[in-house]
Amino acid sequence: MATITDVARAAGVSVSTVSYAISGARPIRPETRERIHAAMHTLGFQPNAMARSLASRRSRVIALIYPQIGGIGGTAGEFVGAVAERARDAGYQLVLWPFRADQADDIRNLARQRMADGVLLMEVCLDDERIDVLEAAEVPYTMIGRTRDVADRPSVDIDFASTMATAVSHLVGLGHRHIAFVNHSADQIKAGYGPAVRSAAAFDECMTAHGLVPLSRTCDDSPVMGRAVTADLLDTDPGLTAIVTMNELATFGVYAELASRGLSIPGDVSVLGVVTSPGVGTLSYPPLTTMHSPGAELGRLAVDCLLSQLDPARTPVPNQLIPCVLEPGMSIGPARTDQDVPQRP
Amino acid sequence: MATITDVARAAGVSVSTVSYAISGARPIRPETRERIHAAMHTLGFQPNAMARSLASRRSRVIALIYPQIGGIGGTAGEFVGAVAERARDAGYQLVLWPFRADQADDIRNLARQRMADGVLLMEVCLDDERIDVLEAAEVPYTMIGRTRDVADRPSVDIDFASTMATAVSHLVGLGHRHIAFVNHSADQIKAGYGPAVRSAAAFDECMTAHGLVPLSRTCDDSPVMGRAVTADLLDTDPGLTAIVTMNELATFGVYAELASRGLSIPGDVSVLGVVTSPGVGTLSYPPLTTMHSPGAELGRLAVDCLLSQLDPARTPVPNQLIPCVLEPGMSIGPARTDQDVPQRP
DNA sequence: TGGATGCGTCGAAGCGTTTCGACGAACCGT
DNA sequence: ACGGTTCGTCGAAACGCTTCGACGCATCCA
Repeated sequence: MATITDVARAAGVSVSTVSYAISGARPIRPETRERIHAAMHTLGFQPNAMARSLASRRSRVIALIYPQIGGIGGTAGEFVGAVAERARDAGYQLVLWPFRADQADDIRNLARQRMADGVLLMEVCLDDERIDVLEAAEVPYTMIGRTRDVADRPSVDIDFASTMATAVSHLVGLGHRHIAFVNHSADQIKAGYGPAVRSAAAFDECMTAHGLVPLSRTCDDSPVMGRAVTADLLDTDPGLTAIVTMNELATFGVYAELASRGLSIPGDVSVLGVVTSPGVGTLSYPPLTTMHSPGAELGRLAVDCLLSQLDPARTPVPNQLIPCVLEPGMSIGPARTDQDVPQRP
Repeated sequence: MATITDVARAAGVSVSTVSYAISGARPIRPETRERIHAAMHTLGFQPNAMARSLASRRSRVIALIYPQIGGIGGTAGEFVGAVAERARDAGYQLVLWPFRADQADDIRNLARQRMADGVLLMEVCLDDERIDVLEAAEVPYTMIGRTRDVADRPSVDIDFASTMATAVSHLVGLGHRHIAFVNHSADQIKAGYGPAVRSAAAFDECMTAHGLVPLSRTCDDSPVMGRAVTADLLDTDPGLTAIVTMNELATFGVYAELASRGLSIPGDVSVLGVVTSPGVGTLSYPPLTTMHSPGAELGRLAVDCLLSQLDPARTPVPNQLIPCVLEPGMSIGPARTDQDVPQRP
């Protein structure tokens, strides 16, 4: 494997000249530069990443701390993919640090090894000790999500308030007055899972602002529980005409329960999936109308935000909140009128 | 940030002694080792990853070349997650290289930078130029999937033949004689996508071995196409009683078409999803019986296989084929008897 | 009792870059 | 004609580790 010394020898210049030719940090005579490039090409030279990092004190690596990829939906996958590509295009590599939120010690140790110039933190909770660890280690970071008090910590997140406002307004505009919200589980809310907490608050607020009574349920992430919760909702408010769900797995249960009661979508009940993706929506029949989680955009933004901290030359990227976008499906229609209230057999 | 020199000074020993105390490569007096550990602890020392890599000529990083995470299923996500964790537990970091199969040049350049000690290659095609690039760069690798001619190239893969044998036998045992197979798209087969090619061959073979006539269709990865293909299958063979599908997205279309024809699952038609996961299966109603893709196990095996090449001390991991495991759902039952053949209205 | 062996430690030479300071040459303004 | 810049290049010192050879001292076996 060719080193920079080999290139220098082949081009008849010193090692530092080659380095400057590569980095452009100092001017090089065009003719010399040509010779150097030719030598690099014939030798197939690529600078050794480790040596470069050691000398320059920058690894050109960013780390992504994630709890788990996967799950259904690929929203997380979409995000990770976008992050990796953006990083690559910026000349960075992405390393995966699979740590749960409670493994702050491991995170600290890795951070101290200085393998990563910066860290992306997925699934940030309202109170997140990992933030403290990273700040103590003086490693630049960007949160995906937000702590309770964002202050001026760098972050990107979904704009749950605006997303929910759009969702509720849309349904209200179609005449819906009895709207329910299916959230993530109570455990996740207790753990301070931002999306669940913020969406719940936003839903209540939006409904109240429209002069309506919010009906909201937590729900474990599973079709079975989604079904049970839907049954409960329908029993609680037989006048229910719309369900907003941010729980992808539970949504399948929502469909199942409605079907089993002979309630049609959207004839009897409209269903709107928020913070999900149209791809997941098409798995249901009729295709779920969704508010598409901006996973890829968040990924790119997060990388930009982080890199802008690493490289002072970049223009700083302010914290941003991105709303989900409404993607039409077939699961939303006008509210049925009162005399249509279905009778249970 | 403390360096090994700081630790050495604090412990009153030389730098090399600290190094040996960490690596265990040479014996150190217990008392000395204690002092060193104490110093490391109070200084919060973690060895600098770049310096270590440069000096030892091993980065302790492995790269995963993946086409794209995301899509549904989380089968890929499951795999990536397992890889990252296994790598972490073995003291390695995982970097993501998002490159398509035709970006072999970029892969070569990255490989030459020696950032990664080894490479994991997802979605290997029957003829894959990336293999040649990696071999030329002398970077150890392990394929997830197999080229046409595996020879003794390191790889791990799903055992499609055995998986399909189990699937077909299971259905035949329940009296099914008219069994159809819904594959991935014709484009993917043309591109030499291993799972599609191997499964198709295995299905034909299994059916023939049972004295049955294979009925097989390619299908784009979407519910819509799944539905159309199912319609075609039912029209082609009205006596059809079972469908095997390895196309997760299309499976939703299979369900939709059967429902729209008033055919019950599994009363009229049994459905078996192969190379998928029970999690995806539960999204459908009735829950899809699946043959669970061993994503996590493949991930761990792939890492072990790669690391065994990097570290001669490890016991070598031979190429392995892992079959999918049957996970009961509610979508399979005995074949209906002939007089039950449903009439189209 | 003496040569071989093993233990515990040290010093120093790398690993392959980047980057700082220096230096000659050419060019500038005055 | 002379300081002052700028250009283009070089040499050498880091960067923070690993690892090789060497060395003093015990221990061991004959």
